[in-house]
Amino acid sequence: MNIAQVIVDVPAKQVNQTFDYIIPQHFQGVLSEGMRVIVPFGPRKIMGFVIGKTDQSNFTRLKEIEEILDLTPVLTKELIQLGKWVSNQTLSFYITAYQAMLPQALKATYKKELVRSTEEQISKELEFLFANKKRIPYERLVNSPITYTVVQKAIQNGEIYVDYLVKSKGAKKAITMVKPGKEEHQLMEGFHNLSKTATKQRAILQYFINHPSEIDQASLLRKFKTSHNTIKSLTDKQLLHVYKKEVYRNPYNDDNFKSTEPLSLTKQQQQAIKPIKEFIHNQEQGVFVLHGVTGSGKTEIYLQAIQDVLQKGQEAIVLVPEISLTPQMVKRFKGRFGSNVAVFHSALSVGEKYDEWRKIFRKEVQVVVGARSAVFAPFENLGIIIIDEEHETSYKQEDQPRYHARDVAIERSNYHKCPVVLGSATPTLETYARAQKGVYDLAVLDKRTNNKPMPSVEIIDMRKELHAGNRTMFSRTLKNKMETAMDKNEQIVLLLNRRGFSTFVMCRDCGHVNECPHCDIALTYHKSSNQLKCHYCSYEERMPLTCPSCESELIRYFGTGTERVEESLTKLIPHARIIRMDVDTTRRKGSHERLLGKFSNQEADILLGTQMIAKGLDFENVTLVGVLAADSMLHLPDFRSSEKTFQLLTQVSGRAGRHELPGEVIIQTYTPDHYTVQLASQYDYKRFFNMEMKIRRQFQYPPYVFLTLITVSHPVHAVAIKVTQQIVQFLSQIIERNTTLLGPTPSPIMRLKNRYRYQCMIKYKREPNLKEKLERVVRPFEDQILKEDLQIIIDTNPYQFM
DNA sequence: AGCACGCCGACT
DNA sequence: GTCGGCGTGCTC
Repeated sequence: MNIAQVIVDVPAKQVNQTFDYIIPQHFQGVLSEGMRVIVPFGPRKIMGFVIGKTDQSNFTRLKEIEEILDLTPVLTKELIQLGKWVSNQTLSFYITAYQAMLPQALKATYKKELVRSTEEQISKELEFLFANKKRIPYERLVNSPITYTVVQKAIQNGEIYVDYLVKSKGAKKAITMVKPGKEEHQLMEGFHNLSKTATKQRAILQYFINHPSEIDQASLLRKFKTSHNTIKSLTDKQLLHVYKKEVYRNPYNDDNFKSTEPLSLTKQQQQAIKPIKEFIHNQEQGVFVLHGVTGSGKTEIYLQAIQDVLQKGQEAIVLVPEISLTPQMVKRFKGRFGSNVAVFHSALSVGEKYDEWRKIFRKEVQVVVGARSAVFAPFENLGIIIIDEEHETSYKQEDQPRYHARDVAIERSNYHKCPVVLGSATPTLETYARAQKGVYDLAVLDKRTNNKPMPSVEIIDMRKELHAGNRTMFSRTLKNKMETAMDKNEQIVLLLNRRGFSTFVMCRDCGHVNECPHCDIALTYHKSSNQLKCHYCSYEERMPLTCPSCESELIRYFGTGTERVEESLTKLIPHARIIRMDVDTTRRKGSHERLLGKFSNQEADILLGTQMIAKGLDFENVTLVGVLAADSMLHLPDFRSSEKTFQLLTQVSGRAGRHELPGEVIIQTYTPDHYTVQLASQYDYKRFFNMEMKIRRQFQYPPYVFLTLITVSHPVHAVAIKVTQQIVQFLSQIIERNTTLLGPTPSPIMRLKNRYRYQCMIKYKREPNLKEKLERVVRPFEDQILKEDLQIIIDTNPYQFM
């Protein structure tokens, strides 16, 4: 086994395969599968993953592995297999799949340097370029006027050469520590030998005689208000010892979490957890759907199931949507399992994520709570995988590799023979349909643990408001209820479902709408900066004073953005204290927590926000929830829009009256009779499921069929159309008879970042070898992709159609 | 992807 | 002749 099979760090079709390398003598026995290595690749050096070893190769001239980057494999055997599976499922490169499984800190970075290999005189220009240095960054050459021919000659003469450097980031954080360098009596002796004037040194030494343990240098210096030099003098006398100690950045200080005991379970909870526990104990694979209303105690079931897993010495993965990975959620897991938990979410820095990952890697924790990518946690003895809020679309990754965490979880559970729990108040139709068919197990929690009823929901017909002369975006009922709640010192959550409903600018004279010059999208007006911004490509311009088309001054903004709502709310109820939460106010790190903290301290009456406030929040003083435009996303070009609206309305209703005070929900809509709005207000998931399934069957959408979406984009309109046409044409010849092909159609946003986008959709029930067929369809365009800036994106399970 | 090689027109 | 521009093909 002296040959390693390596997947190289080059995401390209032509090298999406293993490359064989000789394992040199001094690495034999050290190198194993799953390690990262540096290998020569053509004229350069790059990083690669060893995914197999063998003792024969079809190639005669093999190069040697140059270096090993890991002491222990970063990919387990299971993850190596899983990576192949992911790349197969999502039609992505192996390297892309493997990179997605590891923290960003382990990604290699590359640098080129020019090295001078002779002391003798080299050409004048080069002498100048090197300026007496032996090594210079390659970029300096690129920025200089020196011709490539001069360099080439010098390289041929052996005067200089190009060195390719590969670095793995993965910076560990180290702090400087100080401890006594000798025994106590020797310190005493040293103390007496110190000069009388060396007061600081004497004080510090005295401190170590009293406290002969390690302390970090920074706090020591602070304590004695002195500088590094003092310690230097003491270390020079070998009285103290200074060294580096590797530490984890600790974004969550574990001491701050009050530890909690398992709560006693209700009858329903006990019934739900029983089969899960059985599967844990029998080491059996199975998928459980936990359909529980908000407040029915799903989390406690997760916690107690994990407890069993830990007792067996196994490990647990808990996936939560990014957005609900709030301090509240983290607190519950840290409270129960203490420092046995690693936490992953996107607000952590690259280094912090790396630290959390290493806690798992080194088996220092048995539980991980995190967003989508935590499904790849390198555990080797998984006992359970839990996916909370299973219906959340953030479990689907929207760039390569386009995997769905639910699918990966189930794949991993097959390997580990463990249960997967999918929890939600509003499961996806796909999941619930499988539960009905008996493919998954179903457990229902339809009672809240506190036995309180779900908050009452009132639907307000906004058309009637308009007819009654109310032109504001707040119905009279909502206004009255807000004032009543504020009088009682209770708090209010207002949800503005802004998608497709933001403020745009239109000229009242000629109807001109300001659009992004690069995308087919109206620009959004931002009052605070008086600018127009594109939310897709970050283009921005100043708000014009006159219409760019007819120069009329009657140019106004329309629509309902959070900023605008806040403004009119202030007019409506001037004494209301409002916290606004949207992408603009939460961009900075930690601002999310800060705003929620303020609201929870009751420093505001109203929390106004977009989707991000609908999920996972739990404030005991909130009694009123208002949904300003319930139907704003009902009419988006997405077959899941009803399902998404139902989920959102159900979720946000659950924010009211979670504790002692009863809650109330006001839903404002222009389509009060729509079944989605009606059934959401009655909390009737079952009937919604049946209604929606009928529609899905009628129009042949999932779960009745599988989908694959092909999106073609190109800077030239005609090319995008033509390529899509050709793809459709070619596909139609090779797909099964009862498979439907839709398209070519323009994408809902036809032009994005100066690219025209067309798509076609495949709807199928059974399509053997689809992957091969898709590859065959794309192959004729490989050249154009490489040279002409053509892009073909294939999503085998699309969630986003924009 | 990123690099070398090779063919071709342009130019001191 | 020789320089550099770009198309082609390879990387164990």
